[in-house]
Amino acid sequence: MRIRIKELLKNPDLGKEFEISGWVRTKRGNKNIAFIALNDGSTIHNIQVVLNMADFEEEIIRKVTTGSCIKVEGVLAASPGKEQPVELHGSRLHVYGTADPDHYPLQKKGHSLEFLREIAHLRPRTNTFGAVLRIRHAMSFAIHKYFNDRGFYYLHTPIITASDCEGAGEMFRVTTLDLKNPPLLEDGSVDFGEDFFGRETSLTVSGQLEGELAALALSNIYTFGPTFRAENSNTPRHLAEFWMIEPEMAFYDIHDNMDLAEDFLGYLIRYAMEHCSDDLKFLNNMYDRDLMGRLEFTLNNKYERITYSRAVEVLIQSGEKFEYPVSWGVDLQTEHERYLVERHYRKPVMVTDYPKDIKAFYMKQNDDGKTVRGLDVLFPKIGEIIGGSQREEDYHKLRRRIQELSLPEKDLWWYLETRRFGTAPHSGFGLGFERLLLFVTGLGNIRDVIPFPRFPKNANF
RNA sequence: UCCUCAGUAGCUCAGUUGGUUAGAGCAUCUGGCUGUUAACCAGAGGGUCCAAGGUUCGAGUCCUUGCUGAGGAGCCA
Repeated sequence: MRIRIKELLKNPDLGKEFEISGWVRTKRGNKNIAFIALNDGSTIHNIQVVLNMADFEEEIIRKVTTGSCIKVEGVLAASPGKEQPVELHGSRLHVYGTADPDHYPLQKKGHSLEFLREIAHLRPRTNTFGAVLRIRHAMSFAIHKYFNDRGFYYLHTPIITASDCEGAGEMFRVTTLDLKNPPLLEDGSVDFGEDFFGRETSLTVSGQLEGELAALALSNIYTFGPTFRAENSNTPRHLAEFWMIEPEMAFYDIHDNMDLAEDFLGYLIRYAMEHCSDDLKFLNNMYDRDLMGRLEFTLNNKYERITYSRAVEVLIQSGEKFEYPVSWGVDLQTEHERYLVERHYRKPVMVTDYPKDIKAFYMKQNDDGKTVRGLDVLFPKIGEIIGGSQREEDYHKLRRRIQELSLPEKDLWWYLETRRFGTAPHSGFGLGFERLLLFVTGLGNIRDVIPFPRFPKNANF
């Protein structure tokens, strides 16, 4: 009966027989003895397997190379070496799969993250990606636990959508039409009436609008699913396919929304520190010496809450020379956000009440007629981690805004009907899952916190 | 998409004002070593210098274009 290495390393039963399986990280030794560092992904730690060469055929020992997969049965013993408390003295060895050392690309020494991206099929076998994938799992689980414990319902919003009005970015088209020979209308344009759904469809850029429908029935819901943006974004913070968490709450105003966002992020970071400490320590030592300090710092400081107008004042009064000059009405640039978070306040900042012209149509309009109740949460190092708002619940104000912006009102009839029938104040936000992971892991490129990244010119693996 | 930088051995990188047979560390292979710790010691093999064109007596090195990657910006989560 196989035991996972994570459990074996904690097991106090020295002298007992155990069976383990895993992938070889290194083998070293001489003609009398061999040491194998074995890892099965259950923990970042390897177990040292010790083989007395006299007990085995030379042929089978030769097959054990970096990257090969083996099963070992043996006795757990205290290790005389300094680097590990226990080790397994192997008495039986089975090789599941060899890994030709001339061709196996992973070495026991360091690889660049850029190189590992080119071998994404093998990078889960590295310490770094083992750590990232375990943290990714823990964060997914913690998200569901957080909401479940608080009475939120997990809502599955559609991935294929016909609504082109979310306004969050370029969309990927979904079609079964023959691209070489599509059916045409009389004016020469493509006849999407002939397409699978009988209309133009795309991959979703947000589940928010559907999320609102459910919140105005179940009170508190959240979505957690894949999201697609066809923007030609080439940055360490953008993916074409990423995962987003979107809670939506009836009877929440913008302040309730902020309270939730801050509590939620704090919960997740605390969860990672409690449940992933080995992996975080590794990442801290290998990639980001400030990681643990920064995580603790965000837990120990209340987020600064300011309005957009106040942010503009601070930036103007700073005397800083920005590449993009600041004035009321223009959107905050990355350099402005970084100044606020990293230099002025030195902690996470929540900015609200943006000019209505730079924000989406569905945000609740303030009485001043100029601003809307949008919310951005800005984090050190990664910038915008959350974007959200209190939603406009007034049917007439919402409809007028749709008309002002020349949005296709007829496609939004279902969204507007929630404001005609039993409307309610409500709020929500979107958290980019991989942005969260960037912050929690301390890694610098979003392509390294998702197993198989999709970005312009790349859909490999 | 724009700006900047880069592409040389399996990996990480050096390569001088353009000059003769392109180097190092690690990895791999061979040998050695009675418990190692990214083991160590000795030796060996390993190159379409990203691609195509150009300048030149001569190009890894200079020029043009393209491809790929990284960082920054825009868009945003």
